[in-house]
Amino acid sequence: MTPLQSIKGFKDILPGESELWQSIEEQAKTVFAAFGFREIRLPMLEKTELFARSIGEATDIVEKEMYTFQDRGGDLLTMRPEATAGIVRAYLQHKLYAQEPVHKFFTIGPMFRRERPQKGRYRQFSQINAEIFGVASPYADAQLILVLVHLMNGLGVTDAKPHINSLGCPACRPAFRTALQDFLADAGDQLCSDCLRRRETNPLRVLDCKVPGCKEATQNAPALSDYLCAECRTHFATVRQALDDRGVAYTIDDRLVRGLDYYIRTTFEIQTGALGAQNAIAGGGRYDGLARALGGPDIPATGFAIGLDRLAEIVGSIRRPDLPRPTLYIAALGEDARPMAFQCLSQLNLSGITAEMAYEDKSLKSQMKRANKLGAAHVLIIGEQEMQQGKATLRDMATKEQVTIPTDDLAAHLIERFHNTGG
RNA sequence: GUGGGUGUAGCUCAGUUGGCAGAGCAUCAGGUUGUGGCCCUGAGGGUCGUGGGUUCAAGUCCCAUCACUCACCCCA
Repeated sequence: MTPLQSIKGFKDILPGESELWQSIEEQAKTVFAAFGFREIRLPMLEKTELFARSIGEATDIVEKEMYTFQDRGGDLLTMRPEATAGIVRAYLQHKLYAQEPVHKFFTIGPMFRRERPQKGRYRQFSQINAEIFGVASPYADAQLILVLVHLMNGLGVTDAKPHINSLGCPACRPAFRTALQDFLADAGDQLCSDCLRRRETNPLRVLDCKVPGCKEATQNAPALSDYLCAECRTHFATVRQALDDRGVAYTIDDRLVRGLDYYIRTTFEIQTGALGAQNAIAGGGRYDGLARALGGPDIPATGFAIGLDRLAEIVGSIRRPDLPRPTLYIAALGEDARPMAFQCLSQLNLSGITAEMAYEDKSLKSQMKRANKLGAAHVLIIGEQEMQQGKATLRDMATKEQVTIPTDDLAAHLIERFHNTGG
């Protein structure tokens, strides 16, 4: 009996909020255009194998969060849990590397993970992704961070600082991992149950644990920065220098560990205190090995993802976009006036002027109230008596001034009037 | 997957030791002939999440269940 509800963790974005999303997306597109990123649009469904191979078999995402099913032909498919894998797949499939050495993409769209929903975390959530392919230079990493900072500033999000780290590379990370595991083996009984598990599966994550006991136990843990190889060290130094030169403020967080297996060297996050437990509104890093791991050539790449739902929540709390207001509301009195009202309305709409009318027979007072509620700048009153004399009344809602205008070429007259006054 | 909180009008929420279902906002209609915002009056709108139980009597107490929500986990 109760009406059907949406799926848990899937939410509707209603008018009023959709305008906010539009304005954020427009702002992002403007920034991307300036920095030379071009849009790529991808399927939301991919073969399961793609995510298993890119994100990592042992990650939570792949192990228990993906929406995976067999289609009617028996293919194992997955609703994308993140965008990077699909972008790399498309990049390799169309051999874009053979056409141009450098590609910069952005994409905006929904991702799917079956987690328990909470503030800032949904089962369908949207991301804004940006990726740079074919550039091994640390300047690509720095540019991505700059794009993020610039976009946040443009949106008025001031409580958002980049945290950066270097995770090392296949040459130096294994040594650190071993050293860390040795250290954690000694600190055994002080760790929480989750960390005891992480110690085996993903020891770097222990450094990121919020449990006070674990923080204490890992206080003197080996630092990743001490284990970086010369190349990684230089790379990270250049990223920092580039940001310093640009005056971009950041925090070095050598415990910033990211969950996806493919990250190497530079990783970063934009963090905020405005979202409860979900403090990251954007995250990213370098993933040079991924193209090769997916069967392509050895192409360096780096990118980020912004949590659009989270960003919209923050931006919405600091400013609301103006809602659309009609330039004109047409009040028609009597059945005879309505055809003329609709005729006029249609011509205004077709010429691009936002206008509304009273479709039903209502009192003038009621129609005026509605015009006021909609925020109409003007009301055209088409009354029975005046109409017979070839006249109508145009009221300016702000000044209350009214003028009589002829009904001959009514729409043309109004179109000219509103186009001249800027609508 | 684990734990806490909350479910009463479209929205935000009151509802006393169990005793007739409420307010504000919103919607609609009026407040002398065809003119908005403020103000005033009125109207509509509820199986009190759902199902059991206790009781003369349950929105209120008990049990179950569902939904939402926050947190853990994980991540954007």
